Amino acid sequence: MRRPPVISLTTSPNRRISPVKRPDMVNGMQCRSRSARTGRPRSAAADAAILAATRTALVELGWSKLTLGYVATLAGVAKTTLYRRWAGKNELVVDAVAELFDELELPDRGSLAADIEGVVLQFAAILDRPEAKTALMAVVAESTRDEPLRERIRTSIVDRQKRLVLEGRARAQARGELPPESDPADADRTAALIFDVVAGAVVHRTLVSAEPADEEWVRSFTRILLVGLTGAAADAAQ
Amino acid sequence: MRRPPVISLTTSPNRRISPVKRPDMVNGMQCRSRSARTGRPRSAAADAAILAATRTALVELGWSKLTLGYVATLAGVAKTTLYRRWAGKNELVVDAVAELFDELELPDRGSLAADIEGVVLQFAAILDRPEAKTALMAVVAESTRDEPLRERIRTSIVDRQKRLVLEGRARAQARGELPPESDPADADRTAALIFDVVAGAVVHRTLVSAEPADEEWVRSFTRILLVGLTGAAADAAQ
DNA sequence: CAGTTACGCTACGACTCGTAGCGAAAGCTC
DNA sequence: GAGCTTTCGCTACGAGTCGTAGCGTAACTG
Repeated sequence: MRRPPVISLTTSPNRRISPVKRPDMVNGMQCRSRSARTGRPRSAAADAAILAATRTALVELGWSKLTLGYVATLAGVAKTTLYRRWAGKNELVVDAVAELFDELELPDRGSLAADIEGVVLQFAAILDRPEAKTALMAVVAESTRDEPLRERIRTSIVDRQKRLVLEGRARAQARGELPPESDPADADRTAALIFDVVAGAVVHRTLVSAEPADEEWVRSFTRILLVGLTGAAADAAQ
Repeated sequence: MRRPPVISLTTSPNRRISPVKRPDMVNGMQCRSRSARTGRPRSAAADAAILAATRTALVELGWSKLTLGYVATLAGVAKTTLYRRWAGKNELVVDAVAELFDELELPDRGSLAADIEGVVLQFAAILDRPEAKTALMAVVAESTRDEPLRERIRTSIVDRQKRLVLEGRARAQARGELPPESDPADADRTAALIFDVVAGAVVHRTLVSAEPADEEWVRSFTRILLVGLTGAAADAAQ
C-alpha cells in the first residue's frame, strides 16, 4: 500500500494561498523580517504529492469515505505532516480541486457565441472528472456552515471562473455584440447573474441530472442565453 | 437531552417511498399474500419524529457532523430502530429534505413571466433554509458514487421540480405565449435544458455565491430566460 | 558551529459506526 | 382469551477514524 516516498530534496513551498497553519503568519503577512525564514523549509514536493494523492483518493473512495490517514499513506507522507499544513479535510480538498481549474482559459474564438461555447465546454470537461464531481458539491455543502471555507472556495475557485465572464463581456462589447454598460453597479449585478446562470446550469446538468454537457447541449444552452442577453440588453436600451 | 418519547399508539407507516429495508418486500412488491402483514406495525409517529429530528440535527450540526446516534436521541428513538428503517445517513437525509419540497406548487398567475417568478421564488425560499442548504449539496455529492441514491433523489426531489417546468410550458402554450412543440423528443430536451438552467441558477446563486435570490434577482433572471426562450423559439420557427 | 523549523514515527483517548442479542410491547388470527 | 409475528428499547461490542503529543532525526540559516 505504501507508495514510494517523495524525493525530499526540495525548497520553496506555498504556491497558492499558503496552505494555512503557519504560526509565523498573521492575516497573510509574515511577522518576522521578510523571508527571514530560518530552519528546514517545507517540502514543495510533499505539497504536490499530497494534493495529487487527495485527488486519487477522491476517485477511489469519494468524499465521505476519504480519510486523511489514507491520503497521507498514498502520498508517502506522515499523517502529522498533513495536519501541520491543512486544518482539515475541507481545506485540503478545496486546494486539491482548485488545481483542476488552473487550465480554464478563454481563447478568443471571434464571436461571443463561440467564446461562451468554448468556456462552457471547458468547464464541463473539468466537472466530468470523478474527483471534481464528488468533491466540489461536498465542499460547497460544508461551506454553508463555515464562512472561512466559503471564502477559500471563493478566492481559489469561484473568482477565477467569474473573471472569464467579465473578460468575455468586455470582448463582446469591443466587438459591438453587446452595448457598453452605463451603470457600473448594474453591470456588476448582471455579470454575477450571468455567472450564476452559466455555472449553475452546467453543474446542475452534470451532477443533478447526471447527463453529459455535450456539444449539442452546450449549443442549445448558448443559444438561449445569447438571445436572452442581447434581447434583454436591447430592451433595456430602448 | 432525551426528548419526550414518541406517543406510540400508531398504525400504517410508509408514506413516501417505503423507507427501505423491509425484508418481506422485493422490488417494491410484497411477497406474502397482499397486506398479510402480521405482527406489530411500524410506528408512523416514529417516522415523522425521526425525519423532523434529522432536519433539526442538520440545522444544529450540519451534514458532516450529523450522527445517526444523535438523531435517534433527538427523536426519542433507539438507534437500532433507525438502522432498521434506513440504510444509512444518505438515505435518511434525502427523505428528510424531500419533505421540504412538498410545498412546491405552481399557481396560475396569468402569464409565463409571473409563473416563472413565482416558482423560482418558492424554490429560493426552500433553499434558504439552513437544513436544505447543507443537506442538498451533500447528498448530491454522495450520489455521484451511489447510483441507487441518485435514483432516490431523482424520484423524491428532482422529478417533482421538473414537473413544474412541464406544467408551466403547457400553460404558456395554451395562452399562446409559446408555440406548440412539433418534435416531442426535442420538446423533452428543451424542457430538461430549462430545468437545469432554472434550478442550477437558483442553487448556484444561493449556495455558491451565497447571496439571496430575492425579488430583484429573480426578476432579472426571469427576463433573460424569457427573452431567450421566446426569441429562440421564434428563431426555430422560421 | 548553534539555532530553528520540518519531518517520520509511535502511541494515545475520545468518538462514531453498524450489528448482535435480549426481553418486552403491540398488533393480528384463530 | 391463546398463540404467532414483528417491532421496539436497551446494552454491549469490535472496528475504525480523529486529531494531538512526544520524540529523535533531517534540512537549512547565519
